[in-house]
Amino acid sequence: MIDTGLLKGDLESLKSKLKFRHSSVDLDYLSELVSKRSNLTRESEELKNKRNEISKKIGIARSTNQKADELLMKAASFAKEISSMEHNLSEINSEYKQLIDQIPNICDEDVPLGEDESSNVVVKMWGDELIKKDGKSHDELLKTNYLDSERAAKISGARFAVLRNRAATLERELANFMIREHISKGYEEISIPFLVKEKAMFNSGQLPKFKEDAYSFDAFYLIPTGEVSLVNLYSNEILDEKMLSKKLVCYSPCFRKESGSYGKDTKGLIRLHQFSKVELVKIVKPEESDNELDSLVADAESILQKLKLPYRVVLKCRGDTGFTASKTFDLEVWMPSQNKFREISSCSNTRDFQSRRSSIKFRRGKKNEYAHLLNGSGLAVGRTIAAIVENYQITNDKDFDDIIDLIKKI
RNA sequence: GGAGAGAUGGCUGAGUGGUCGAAAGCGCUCCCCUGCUAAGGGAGUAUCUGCCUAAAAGUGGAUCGAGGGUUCGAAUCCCUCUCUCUCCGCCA
Repeated sequence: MIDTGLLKGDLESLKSKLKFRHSSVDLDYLSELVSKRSNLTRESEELKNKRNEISKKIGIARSTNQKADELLMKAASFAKEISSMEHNLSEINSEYKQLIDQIPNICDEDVPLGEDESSNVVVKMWGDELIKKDGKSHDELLKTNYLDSERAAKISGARFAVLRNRAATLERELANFMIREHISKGYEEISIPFLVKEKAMFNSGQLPKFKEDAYSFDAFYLIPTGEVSLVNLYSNEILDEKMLSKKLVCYSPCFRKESGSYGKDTKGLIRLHQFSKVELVKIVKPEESDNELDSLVADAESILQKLKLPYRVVLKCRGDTGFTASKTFDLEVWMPSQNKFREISSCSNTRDFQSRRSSIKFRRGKKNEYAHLLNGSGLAVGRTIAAIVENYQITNDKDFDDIIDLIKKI
């Protein structure tokens, strides 16, 4: 959530900051609600103060065997007034909370203006000389000895994949390689729960906005990304300043309904209901988060570089930046069959947006401050397989063995 | 799945209707003392939030797993939920 103090300040400036952010919250209304709320809160606290004083006197009178009838009557009248005020207040509070939860993060000043991906800015190209055009698609190259979509459909339906033989091995080795690389850069490997509480989904910003894209049953949600569990690892904690920066890496399956993407990427490994991903999360001090974002991107990039896959780095514009992020760089890998770059990692600074929601703080001197949280994929494993297969046009066991050997040696 | 016990500050743990945000101990911070070390003495030590302040100080409200209820007053009584532990059963 955003700093609620902003709602008491310059409303027009807040509005302009949220331009392009697809927020439907009526800030004028909300700001009225905020002042109504604080007035009512103040009044009720004053009343409570009076009541508490009388109650204390009653207690003292009782313990010294004095009569307190008059005090009791006075206190009772306060109690009535307080309870009706509290009733009003709780209605205002729930509306307030509901609206606040829908406000997206404010983007950094240097994030480009713009409504959608057409305003995104390419900030870096890597491996131009490696780009090959018009290759066969990974789907074509792999079916059905390595990618058995038909049998996957038999088991689970559309948008599921069964990897076989060397492709299955490659998936496991790739994940292993990615984790190894990140550990060597100081990340702590975490093995996380894949089923999480609703609260955990809320804390990391998946709820309430993206409810329709998440699978759930009983009281659980299936994680759409390992970020959910990693972000919640330290929720409701006040960390020792010395513990920061905290760098975490996990490997997990991710589950998404992909409800808004019928007809897109229906073949292959690009858009599945279940895919595996290596995820990076950092918990850092506020003054470090800008630099930490750069190094997070570099950490994800290094995987692509070591695999010699051509890619570009894209700075997303305000309209295309996710709900929780203040700034996002996407890594897009070259896909020869589409002659296009496709997203393979998304690295974001959320500043204090997630840490406010999940209450992750650190102690600095005598004061507690919200930490800054960053997250990024490092990388999506399925898409990495697709990119490797297409860029190297892999078709047989020998090709697979070569690349698997290479990965093991890096 | 069955039976039982429990959830209090950084930790252990006392507290069953009233000067209780909470005894005591441990830990931690600062100070004193002793040549160093060990030991000892003193002070401080939860979170969120309102007002006030340049800031500190000060002062209100809320928080004893979560939410609701009873009451002038709830850590304490009642209800619902969540979680943890122990035993039995089942099981990778």
